[in-house]
Amino acid sequence: MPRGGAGRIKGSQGERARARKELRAALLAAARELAEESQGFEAVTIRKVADRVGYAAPVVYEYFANKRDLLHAVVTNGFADLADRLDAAEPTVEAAAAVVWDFAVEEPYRYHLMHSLADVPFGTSGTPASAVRCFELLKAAVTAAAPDHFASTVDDDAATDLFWAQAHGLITLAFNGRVKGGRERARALLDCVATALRTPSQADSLSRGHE
Amino acid sequence: MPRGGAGRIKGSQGERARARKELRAALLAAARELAEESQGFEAVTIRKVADRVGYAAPVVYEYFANKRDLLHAVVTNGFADLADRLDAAEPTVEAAAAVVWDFAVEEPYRYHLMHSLADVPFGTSGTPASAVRCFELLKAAVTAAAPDHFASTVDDDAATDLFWAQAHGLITLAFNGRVKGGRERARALLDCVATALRTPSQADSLSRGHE
DNA sequence: GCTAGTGTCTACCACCGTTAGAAAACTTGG
DNA sequence: CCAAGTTTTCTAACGGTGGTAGACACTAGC
Repeated sequence: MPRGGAGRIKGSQGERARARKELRAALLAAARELAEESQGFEAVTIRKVADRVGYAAPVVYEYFANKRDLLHAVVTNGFADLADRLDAAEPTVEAAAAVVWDFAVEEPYRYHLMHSLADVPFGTSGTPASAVRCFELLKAAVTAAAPDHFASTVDDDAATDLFWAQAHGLITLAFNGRVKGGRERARALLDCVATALRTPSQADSLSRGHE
Repeated sequence: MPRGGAGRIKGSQGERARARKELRAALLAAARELAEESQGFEAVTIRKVADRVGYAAPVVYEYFANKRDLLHAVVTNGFADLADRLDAAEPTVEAAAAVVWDFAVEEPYRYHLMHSLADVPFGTSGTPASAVRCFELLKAAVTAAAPDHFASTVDDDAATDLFWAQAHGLITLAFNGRVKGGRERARALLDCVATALRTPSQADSLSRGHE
């Protein structure tokens, strides 16, 4: 008997489809929670995930092809959540930076997985739509920060990449205890970078190198 | 009989100590090679590592407490190699950026492990000496790029953190196919960031936020 | 040659991802 | 309301994993 969810799957076709969706989501959530509790996805086990929602291990394979597929789903799910948050925030670099930072603080292991799981490319057609949404929302914020400078140099994409890279690098280093002043300092540095994007000189130097 | 190394361990105490050191290094190298060949450290197995140097699995535990310890050693080893390369290069940001980039290109999985393995902090006393050496060499390059601006604001450390974070973020994103123009573009952006560090306005904006 | 001690291996443990196949529960059509 | 057929779910198993125990072989030093 299931402990975590809405009971076994039964009912007419429509009900069953809904119940299946719910169970899938529950499995995803279980994997996520397990990772945060156990401080890492290495500890996330098919058996434990199934157990947490009150099922035996093989049920997982009714919803995901294999473990990699499950983790992949956790990642795209994470980008969807992040995109929702970016959407809800003001379209400014500072706000976007805050959203990304807070996300990493709240779910550090999911954040880490989102950026370390192989086979989740961005440029290709296999890119999750949620990830593309994240990039576009971030781009809107970056472009809004210095519209005059980037508009002419055609390089909103590069500026967004750079800003994302700076934020992600700072988060990675800070969360691994590699920034000298600790997390607070890293957070301050990120804010500093964000506001610096607004100054013309910075934007100039960014766009100078590649036209 | 060992395939990969210098024969079984025997001889007088001095010889034995040397042979043990060699075997330890061989195990480390085997783990590294296996990861690059198999495209990831998930595929690195105690048995495979031992096999590659011609031994049975339990030998590994004569040199490392457990798998985590082995990977930890791979990481500190990686920082030592990176530090050596930084030391050999010119003390400029451009050269430092090139060194880090090339390292990531040549051994992407070791590079990734160096930044993703938990329990390898920087600030604390448990920080590997090789990692500290990397940071100091990088700091020297960054400081040399804009000596007047950073000297007065006491923030060489922060500037180094930011540059390292930018480089690392760019590498991570680029190698996961997440930078719009591909790796070449990411490489160009990194160079652009490096040279931008030289312009006073950039240095100003960096140091402005935190005094 | 013998003794200590080191190096190394085989055999095993619990657990992992994953699959096969049977059993149970249910919907559906009459 | 019952039989047929579908779907859900489980137990059992396979090979491989990290890790340990204990036996065996060999070597150094006397």
